[in-house]
Amino acid sequence: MKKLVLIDGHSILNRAFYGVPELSNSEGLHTNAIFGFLNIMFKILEEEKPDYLAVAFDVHAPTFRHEMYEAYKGTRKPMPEELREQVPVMKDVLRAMNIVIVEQAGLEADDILGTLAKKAERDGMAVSLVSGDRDLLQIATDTIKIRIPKTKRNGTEIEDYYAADVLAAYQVTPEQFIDVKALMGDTSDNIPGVPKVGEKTATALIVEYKSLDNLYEHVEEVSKNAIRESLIQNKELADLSKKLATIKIDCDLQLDYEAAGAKDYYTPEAYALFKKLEFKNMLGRFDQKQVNQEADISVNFISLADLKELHTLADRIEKQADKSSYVGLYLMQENHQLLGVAMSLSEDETYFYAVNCRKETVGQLSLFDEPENQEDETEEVRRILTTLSSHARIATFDVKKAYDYLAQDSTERYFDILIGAYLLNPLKSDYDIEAIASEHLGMMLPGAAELFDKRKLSEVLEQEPEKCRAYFGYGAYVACHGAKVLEQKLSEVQMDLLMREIEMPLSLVLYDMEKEGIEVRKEELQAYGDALVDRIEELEGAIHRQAGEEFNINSPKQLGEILFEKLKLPGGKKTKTGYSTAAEVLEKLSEDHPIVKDILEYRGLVKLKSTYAEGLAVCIGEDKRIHSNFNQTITATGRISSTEPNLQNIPTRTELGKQLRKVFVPKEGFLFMDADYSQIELRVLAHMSGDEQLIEAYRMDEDIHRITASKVFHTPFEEVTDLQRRNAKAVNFGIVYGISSFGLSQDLSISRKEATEYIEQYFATYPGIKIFLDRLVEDAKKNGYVTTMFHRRRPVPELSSSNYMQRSFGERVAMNSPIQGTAADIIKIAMIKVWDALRQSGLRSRLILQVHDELLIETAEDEVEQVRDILVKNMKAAADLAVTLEVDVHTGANWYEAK
DNA sequence: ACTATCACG
DNA sequence: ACGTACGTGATAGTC
Repeated sequence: MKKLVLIDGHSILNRAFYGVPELSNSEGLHTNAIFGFLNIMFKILEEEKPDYLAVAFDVHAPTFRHEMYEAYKGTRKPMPEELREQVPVMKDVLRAMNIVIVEQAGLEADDILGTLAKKAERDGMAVSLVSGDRDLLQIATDTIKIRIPKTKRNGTEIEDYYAADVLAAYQVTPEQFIDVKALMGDTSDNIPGVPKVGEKTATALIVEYKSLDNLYEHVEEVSKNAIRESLIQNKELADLSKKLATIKIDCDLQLDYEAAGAKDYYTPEAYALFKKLEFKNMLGRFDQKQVNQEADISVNFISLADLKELHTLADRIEKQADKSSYVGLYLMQENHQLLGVAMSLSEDETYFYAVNCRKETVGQLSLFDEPENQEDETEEVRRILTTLSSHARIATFDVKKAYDYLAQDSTERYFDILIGAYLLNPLKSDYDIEAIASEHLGMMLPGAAELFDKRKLSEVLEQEPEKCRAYFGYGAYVACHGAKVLEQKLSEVQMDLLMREIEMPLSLVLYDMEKEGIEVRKEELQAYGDALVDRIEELEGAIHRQAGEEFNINSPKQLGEILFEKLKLPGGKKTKTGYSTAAEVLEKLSEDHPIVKDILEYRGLVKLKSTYAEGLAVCIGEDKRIHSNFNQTITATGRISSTEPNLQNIPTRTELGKQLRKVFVPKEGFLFMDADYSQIELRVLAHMSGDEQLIEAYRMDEDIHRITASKVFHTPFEEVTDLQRRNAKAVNFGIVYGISSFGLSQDLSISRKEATEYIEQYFATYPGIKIFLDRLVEDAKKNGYVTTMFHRRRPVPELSSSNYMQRSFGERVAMNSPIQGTAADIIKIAMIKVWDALRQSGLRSRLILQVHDELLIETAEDEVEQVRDILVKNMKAAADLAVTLEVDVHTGANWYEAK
C-alpha cells in the first residue's frame, strides 16, 4: 500500500513557533518555527518513509470561511511578526527540498488536506495527516491517520488518531466530532458555537442524540432548561457553526503525485538555506558530494613535495611586485605543533605542504621522520614563513594562532578574517571558515566536523592527506579572497580603522600575553584548597544533621526538596525545574532556619575549592605558569574573554576568596603592578551623553557616587549618608546596565515605586543622560544596531520583537552596549599603547593580564618607575574624553597585594 | 546537552 | 498581567 504524508503547514509552523524557544540566525531572522517544523517533519519522514509528501498552506487572502465569520463578528488575532517573517522562508526551504506546497486562493489548509486525504484514500493509499490542531480529527478513518505532534522537553512526541482512537479519546466518531464542535464552538478557530454549551455538554448531547440534526429533531427532550432554551434560540448559530466546523472534502483540487513522489530532499539549494539559517546540526543529513555541485576547486590545489618547493614558492611571492593583494595562509596545527601549511594566491593558486611528513609515503605508509628532523623542519618552515610574512601581506584565519610562525614587527601587513567576520557581526556563536565562506563569499564548503569526523588532525593527515589539503587549502583560499571582501565591508561601515588600528594590533598583544602566562605557586594553591576541606566537611555534617538525612547539598533539586518540603521554609517555586536555591533566595531565609547560613557558607567554600583551587591547579604548566586563552571574538560588546582557565573572575569580593590571589606571583626579580581605570564606564557615559552636570561632577574630582547622592537627594555634600551614597551608586550602575525600575528595586531591595522615583530624580539631575539613552534606543530601533565611539557595532534584533520581554531586553542592550563597548575599546587601545611602549623602551616588564578595566604587568624591580609612567600615561591617553580617565596603580609581591 | 549556581567586571 | 538589571566562563548535577 502506498503511503501519503500530508502536513498542515501553518498549523505545524504555529505549533513549532510556540513550542521552540527563541532562536534566530546572526542576521536577526527568527528561525525557531522553521527549526521546529523541520524537526517534526524529519521525525515523520524517518518513521513513515512515505511514497508521497505534500505540505498545505492557507493563502493569506481572506477565505470563504473567514468572511462568513468576520461578517458575524470580529477578526482573527494577527500573527506575531516573528512568526510571519518565517512563513515565506519556510516555503523557500520546502521548495528547495523539492517538497510540494499545496495552496489555493479561497481554500483553507484544512479543506485542502481534507480533500487530498479523502481522495488518496479512495485511490487506495494510507494517509498520514500531520496537524497541530484537533479540527482535522473529523477526517480520521481506518486508513487516514491524524498525527498531532507535541513539543516536549525531550524532543517531539506524536499522538496518532485513527477513527477508533478518536472514539476512544472523545467518545464520538470523527463525523460526530464536527457536531460536537459546532455546539461547543472554538474561539481560536472563530466558531461561535451555541451559548452555554461547552465541551462536556456538547459531547454528552451528541453521544445521546448521535447527530446535530437528530438533536434538533428531539430538542424538546433535552432535560436541562437553560441548555434547551439556548439550543432552540440559537439554531441558526448552530447551523452556521456546523458549516464553519466542517472541513471540505470535495474541493476541486488534485495532488500532483509525480511532484509529490519521494525523492532526495537534501539538495544543494536546501543545504545553502540551512547554512543561512544556521541549522548546523541538520547539515549532517546532507551528502557532501551531492551538495557541492559547483566545480570543486580543491582538485586544483597543489601539494608541495618538499621544503624546497615551499621555499621556491615563498621566494616567488616575496618577489612579486603586487603588494596590494593578500596571500592567504592557513596553518594546520595541533597542540602547538605545526602539521601543515596552506597558501593561496589571489591568482587562484592554492598550495598545501604537509610538515614533518615523508612526502614519498603520503597516503601510503605515512611514516614520520625522527623527532630531531621534525624539529629541524618545523624551524625551517618557521624561517620561511617569518621571512615571507615580513614582506608580503598575509590574510589568515585566527592570526593569534599563527604568530608563532609570523614576523612580529608589526601587524600592518596582516588581516584576520576571523576578527573581520566578528566585527561585522559579533553576535554569532562561532566563526568557522565554512561560515565565513558562505556568508561573505557565497561559497559552500564542507565543514571540518563532517570532513574530519571527530578524528585528531594528525590522524586525518595520516589517513587522508588529501582531505587536509582540501580543507586547509580552502582555508587559505577563503582567507585570501575573504580578506578583500571583509576589508571592503568593514570600510563601508567605518570599521576599517577599528580593525587595522585596534583589533589587529591587539591580537599580537593577546598572543604575547598568552605566551607569557602568569606564575602560580602550586604548593600554596594546594594548601589553600586543603585549608578549605576541614570546614567544608564540618558544614556538610552540620547540614545533614539539621536536615535529618544525608543528601547531596550540591544538587539544587535535592536541596530544594529538603529546604522547602521537609523543613517547610517559606518560598516556593521560582525556576522552571523546581525551587530556586540561589544565594539571593537563601539570604532572605537565613533568619528562618540556621541550616541556611551553613548552606551559604558551604556553597562559598565548595566554589573556591572546585572552581579555583582544583580548577586552576590543572592549568599550571611545566613552566609553573598558567597560560589562559584571551579570546577576541566572543563577546557581543567588544570585551575580550578569558578561558581555560578564566582569569577574569578570580575572587576579590570576599576576603577569603581574595586570599587566593596570593598564589599568583611574579617571577624572580619582578613584582606585580596592577593598574585599573576608575569608573571607566560612568566616565564614558559622561562623555558620550555630553551631560554637563555629570561632566562637571567629574571635574570636581570627588567621590562621584557621593556627588550624585548629594545632587539626587538634594543634600549638602558633607551630609550625604552612607545609605544615600549606596543608593546613588546603585543607580549609577543601573544606568550603565540600561536602567529599569524593577532591576533597581531588586538590587536595592526597595519597592518599584521608590526605584522609579530614584530614577526620575536621577534623570532630573542629569537630564543629558536621559536624552542620550532615549536617543540610543531610538537610533537602535531605526538602524537595527548600536555603535561605540570607535564604531564597533552590535546588532539589536530583539528590538523588533513583538514580545515585551525581548523588546525591553533590546532596549537595555541598546543603552548598555555603546557604554560597555566604548570602555572595551578604550582599554584595548591602552593595552596596545602600553605593550608598544614596553617593547620600544626595551624593558623586561610584560603585560600579562587584562580584567576589563584593569591591567596587570609583571614588572622588573628596577623598572617600576618607568612602567608606572608608561601605564598611567598611556591608559589616560587612550581616549580623549570630556572627563579625565583616572587610573589607580598598585604594586605588590603578589596579585593580592597589588590590588 | 541543558540547567542552576556563582565567580568577575 | 507580564517578569529583568549589562557582559562573561566553570562546575556539578540531571536528563
